[in-house]
Amino acid sequence: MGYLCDYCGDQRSMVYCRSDAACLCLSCDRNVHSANILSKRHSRTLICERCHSQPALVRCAEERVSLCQNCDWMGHGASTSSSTHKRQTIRSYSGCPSAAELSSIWSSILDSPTGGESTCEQEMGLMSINENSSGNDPGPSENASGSVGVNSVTSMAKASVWPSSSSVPEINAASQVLDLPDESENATFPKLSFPGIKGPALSANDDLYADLDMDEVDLNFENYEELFGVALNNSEELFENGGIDSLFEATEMSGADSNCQSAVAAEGSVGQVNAMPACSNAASADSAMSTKTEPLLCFARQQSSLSFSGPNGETTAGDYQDCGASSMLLLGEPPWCPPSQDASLQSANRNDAVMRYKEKKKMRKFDKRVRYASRKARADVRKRVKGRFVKAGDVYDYDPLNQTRSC
DNA sequence: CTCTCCTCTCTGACCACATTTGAAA
DNA sequence: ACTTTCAAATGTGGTCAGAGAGGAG
Repeated sequence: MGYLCDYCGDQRSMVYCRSDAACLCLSCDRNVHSANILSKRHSRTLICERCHSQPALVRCAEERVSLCQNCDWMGHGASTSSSTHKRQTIRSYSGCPSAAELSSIWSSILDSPTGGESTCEQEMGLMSINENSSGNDPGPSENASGSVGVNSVTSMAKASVWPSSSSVPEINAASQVLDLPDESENATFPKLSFPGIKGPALSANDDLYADLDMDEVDLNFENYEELFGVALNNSEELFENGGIDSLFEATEMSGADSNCQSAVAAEGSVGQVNAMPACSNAASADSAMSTKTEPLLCFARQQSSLSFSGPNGETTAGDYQDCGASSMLLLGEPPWCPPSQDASLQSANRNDAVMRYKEKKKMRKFDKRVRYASRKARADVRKRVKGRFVKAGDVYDYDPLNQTRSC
């Protein structure tokens, strides 16, 4: 799978789009994701240079390769001689960054000591889309949705590619390397801007921000890390940031799926959060919300050293990457645990947030992960009768290709 | 307060068949 | 140990039926 671009089938694939489950060359990436405002929100990252099938999460400085979680474990496990290799977290991006912007985003991880031009840099030189095509993009006021998303915010700020200072998020660029957390930075409260939010950067403390529908934002692992790497002062902000989805899903899973708990014992990796299965379940999350709200808020504190595994006890990088809950658990002391004082106010705020959360949950459509694109491709063109597949040559009432009927 | 009826939402089953998996040779 | 063969299992999407929730009378 995936040495070549899934779209053009010609160029070597460089980035992975989770929303499309596709490996794309940089040129096609920009083509595809400049199509509309929704596609611009897709979060992309580099492809693992080992398995060429998963999005890379880290860059090994020693080997100068980008690796997915799985390959990182395989290559840098505690039992391997490479376990001491210095790795940097690779950030994803959204929007339609230019070659220069991509270069800035990845500059810290793709710098080659040898001075040679990396494959990525070569690819960026081949990007076929006219850089001026961004003129069709939303103006500065829509920068948050049309340009580089929150995941690359720090890099972009560092590179000073934001079109105007008013839209530049006030985030310390030093936080770019995630595996070197800086307590002092977390102590401050940076202003965040999000894809899909028009206008200047909004403060997370801003009341206007309270009605932000985070369901429309491409929240992935990195997003959560961005969102919760800063100090959230109460549970309200947690709800509004969409993190509650992951928290509740994680909690539901821990309660309902005994395999998850057994995996904790099996892996026994204290302080290390490993993989999360895609245990999303709206109904279960709702039930969890309605019945276990209070204890749940402190769940992450109690389970901060949890490891999760899939329903079969297996762990995949894909699962890990698709679930934001693990990042919640990385935070250690959860700031959303309500303090004892002013409990009634906190409770009221929480109830409001719970109500809004439920409404959003209703509206939310969980992405179905397609494991085999080839099967999806076949199903997409297969003729049906009342939604059921029919034998080739049989009469059908629905043809996905022609929207016609044979009878 | 309870019951019935109606509407709406959600969930799972169904279908064919290429692909994937795992066992056997 | 490795390769080949083959059978069984898997997964894919649109539609429908049934279950359940909730409101009105």
